[in-house]
Amino acid sequence: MATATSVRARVRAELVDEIKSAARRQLASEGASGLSLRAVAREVGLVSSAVYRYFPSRDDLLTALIIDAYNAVGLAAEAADASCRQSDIEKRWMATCRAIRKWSAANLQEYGLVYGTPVPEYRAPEDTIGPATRVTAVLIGIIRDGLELGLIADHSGEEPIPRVIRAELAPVREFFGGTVSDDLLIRSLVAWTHLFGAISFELFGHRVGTVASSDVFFDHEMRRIGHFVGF
Amino acid sequence: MATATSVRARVRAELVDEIKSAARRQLASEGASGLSLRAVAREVGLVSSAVYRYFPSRDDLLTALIIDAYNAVGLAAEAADASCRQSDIEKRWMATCRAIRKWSAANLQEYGLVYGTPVPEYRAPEDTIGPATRVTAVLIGIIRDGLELGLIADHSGEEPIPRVIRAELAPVREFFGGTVSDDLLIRSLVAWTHLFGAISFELFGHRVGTVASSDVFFDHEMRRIGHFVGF
DNA sequence: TGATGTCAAGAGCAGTGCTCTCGTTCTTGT
DNA sequence: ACAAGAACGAGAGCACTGCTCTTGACATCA
Repeated sequence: MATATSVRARVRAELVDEIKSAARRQLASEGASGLSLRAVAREVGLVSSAVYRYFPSRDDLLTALIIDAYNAVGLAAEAADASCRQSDIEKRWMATCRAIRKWSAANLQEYGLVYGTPVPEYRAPEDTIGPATRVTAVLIGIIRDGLELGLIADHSGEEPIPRVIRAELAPVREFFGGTVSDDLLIRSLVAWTHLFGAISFELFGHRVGTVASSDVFFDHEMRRIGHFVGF
Repeated sequence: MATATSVRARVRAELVDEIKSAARRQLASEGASGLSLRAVAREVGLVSSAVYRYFPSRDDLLTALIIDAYNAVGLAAEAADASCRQSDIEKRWMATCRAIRKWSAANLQEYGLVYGTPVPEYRAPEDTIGPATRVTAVLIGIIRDGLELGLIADHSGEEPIPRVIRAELAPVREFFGGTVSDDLLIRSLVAWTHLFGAISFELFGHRVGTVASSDVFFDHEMRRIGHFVGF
């Protein structure tokens, strides 16, 4: 019977969620390397071998957390972007930046899991690439809207772009769809890179002694980058 | 006797180096989390407990590797900078960027150790902050020289900087020594942040599907950032 | 009802960081 | 020159890890 099956399935899904929650808590307090499957099992009230019924290995559990993290930060970005008037490009950019930084600071270890040091030999499964592109899709959407609305000055750049670089930008141009100048593609790439570079530098402690990690400074920095892009 | 002392001291120093080399090899192939003190001991031909005569804990061994990594990347940056004519500011910037990227790509795990996800509860010892500032000192030196030689346009920015942000920039201004506009401080910070943001994005695999990781594109990107700063 | 599959539990294996103890060797102060 | 003591390598052992395999209880389906 379908209901009987779904009962089992629901119980199972709940237990999977419970395991992931416990793992997330451990991740936050101990870091990725300190995440112990046995400790997770203890917290859930299971014996270690039972957890293997739900996650075939520790890596798979981590992969599940990675996917969740990508989705969480993507969702935060999408929500922030959607809360602004579509035509207010700069506000959308700023709101998205703030949302991503806020999520990252609140979920430091999860952020490190996806944007930090990769584990050697670990190949990102197919399931991760979808959620991974959500946040970039938001940023591209903002720039594309700004372009369509004529709110971004797409001066084709004072200096010509070498052919080789033009070719390498092809996949990025693909994302944008329409006709975009090479320099705007590069400026977009710079903005995207800088957003996460600044967050990583701040959260990973590489700015201690230089500039305090404050909302107002982050705002100013990102606004500056936004102007660089053309907002 | 002094020579007798130096004999065992030298043996000890050699063994310390040997342990660090083996650890570095393991780090490169297994990653930070997979670095096993016992495996290192085996490779050196020691029993695990003997290694504790040289490094009081696994964390201390990792800290030693971190310090070495900071010094290595700092040295690479200094050498690249010094190989250029002092007045050729842009060339110095580009050479430094390339050297840092080259070292990072060749020592991916060591790069991740210092610029990647930090371990929770791990406090960076005093010994690390000195080597950590070497590379930033190079970048600041380039900008300061450019400023003194009048090669960097330090237009004080179209928009005024809020007082709060001015205050937060005080430590950065300290580094520069002379009188620098707020906006140049921020542009410098952006350049520094972006250099490592771009390297991290590339090496950590966040640019797959967007732009190929090639020397020529990196060059273009960094030159673009250099122009943004004012080179 | 009986067969099938799912599940939790337990034992066990190989590996880890780290501590302690044990002889041995080298260094140093007298 | 000799004894005190520090430094050293080895080994055993503890508590922990990821993971596998087997066992027995329960639920689902034919």
